[in-house]
Amino acid sequence: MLTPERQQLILESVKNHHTVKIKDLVNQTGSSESTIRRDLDQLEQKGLLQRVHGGASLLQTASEELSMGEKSIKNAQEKESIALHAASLIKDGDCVFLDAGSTTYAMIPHLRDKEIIVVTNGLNHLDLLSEHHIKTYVLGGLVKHRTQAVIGTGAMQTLQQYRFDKCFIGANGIHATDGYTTPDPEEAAIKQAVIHHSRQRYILADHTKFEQVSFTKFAELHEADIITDDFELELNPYKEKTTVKVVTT
Amino acid sequence: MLTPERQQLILESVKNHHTVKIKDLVNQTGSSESTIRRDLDQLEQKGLLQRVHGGASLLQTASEELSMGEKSIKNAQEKESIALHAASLIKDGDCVFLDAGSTTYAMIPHLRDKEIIVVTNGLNHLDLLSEHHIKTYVLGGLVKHRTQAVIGTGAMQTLQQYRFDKCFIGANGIHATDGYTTPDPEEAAIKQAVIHHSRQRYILADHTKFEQVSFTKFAELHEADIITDDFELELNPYKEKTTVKVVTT
DNA sequence: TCATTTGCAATCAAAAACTATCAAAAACTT
DNA sequence: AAGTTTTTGATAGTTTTTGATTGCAAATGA
Repeated sequence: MLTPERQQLILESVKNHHTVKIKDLVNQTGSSESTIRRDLDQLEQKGLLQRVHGGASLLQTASEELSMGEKSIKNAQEKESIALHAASLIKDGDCVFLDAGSTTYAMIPHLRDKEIIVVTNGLNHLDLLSEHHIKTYVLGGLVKHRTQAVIGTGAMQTLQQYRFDKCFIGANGIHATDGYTTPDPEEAAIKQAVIHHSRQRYILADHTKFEQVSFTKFAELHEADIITDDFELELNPYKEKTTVKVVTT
Repeated sequence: MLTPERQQLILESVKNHHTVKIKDLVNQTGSSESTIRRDLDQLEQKGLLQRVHGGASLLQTASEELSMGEKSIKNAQEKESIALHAASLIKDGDCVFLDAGSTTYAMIPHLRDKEIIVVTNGLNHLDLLSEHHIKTYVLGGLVKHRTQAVIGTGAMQTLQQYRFDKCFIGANGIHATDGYTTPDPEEAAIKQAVIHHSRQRYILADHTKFEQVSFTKFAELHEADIITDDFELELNPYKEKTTVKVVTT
């Protein structure tokens, strides 16, 4: 792999995902850690990215940093733990659905070399899935620009053709009586349909999502297991109705 | 193998793959390493590519590296002209299909602010379409890793739902009697289906594609108009059978 | 806080690629 | 056909790139 090619790949990765880990780049490129470090140094020298401990990030203007950058980095650790556990549930031969969203995205590096089929509506996921040589199907339909997810009736129809062993779904709200909710009705419809086509269903959510109710309900609590991170909240009301797996960060 | 022929091949290779290794060129041409080195030096001298350790890459301006949304717009001046003309054919209200591939990709910046609907099977296209706020539908189906295109029966089924005012298709080979051809049968099937669902059909191809025949035929010459760039080749055999629009670079 | 883990910088040896040079082969001239 | 020029391929020595290692610094977790 030639230097410009490698560095281009790094830049793409940073651009798409805001941050990138050296380890992931080592996996994706097959180069050594040293080489990646050197590349990152050069790219930082050129002012094309920002070197950080363990990887690199987009350089952000002060204003951007305040608004959105902070938030996406904040829960990274919890998301990583949740993703790691979720990925461990997937066995060779499984056919799984990965919802769009950052937590499911974090699962992908842990799927490397598994003999599985992944179906997703998350367009951001596709690059990383490709890089990890995972057989991937994408739903067709309207591209929702803000979240880079596929939605709409087209996606629903594509979905009719598939049945999943396991699905991994994100939720914006989890509530003891109101179930699982998400802001966009179109996305909710997809999540609902996926759940109905899966043998085992998992909701991935960090602790900020509990006790929250968003606009559109897509399933009852008992229709899926919850994977979340460790925190102080009383989980018993949820545990009465479904399985809750708590991972420690 | 003659020098101009060899150098042309090198340029094509760089254009198509963004970077190229000397070893690969040695294999492809059967020439020695020394010869390839000399060619690369000459081509760099002429400003046609960028020499790098182990091979060569496209020359990129710093601004391109930064924006990079438009990465795969190789230096291809021809492609740019072709794309520009093709884009000018699209009117507000049109519903168009954009094939995967770099020439159709180059059309996207010229579609900004048009009131249109785009359907595509090119995953690389989606980012740029988003950036330009174009309403976009993507075909569903198997993700072909190498070309980042969607293929397979899933894509074919998604396609059944759509009818297009215009479609813009790439071809690897154009031949007076063998029609339009492309290497991958799966991709050919998509192209064929798209053509049958479009009122107006355009094939985008730079001059290197003429007199070429690739593995899978997806349409007869007369089934689509050709948009290509200016060159010395005798076009009459083609003009007898279909409309050929030649744009000057 | 201290211990442990993880990432980092510096260094070094091996591998790969580069440069320069030269002789053989091919093409061109006369 | 003989001589000249150009192109080509091979070689030897140098440079660049790469990956591994080691000791140090930073982050993490108890």
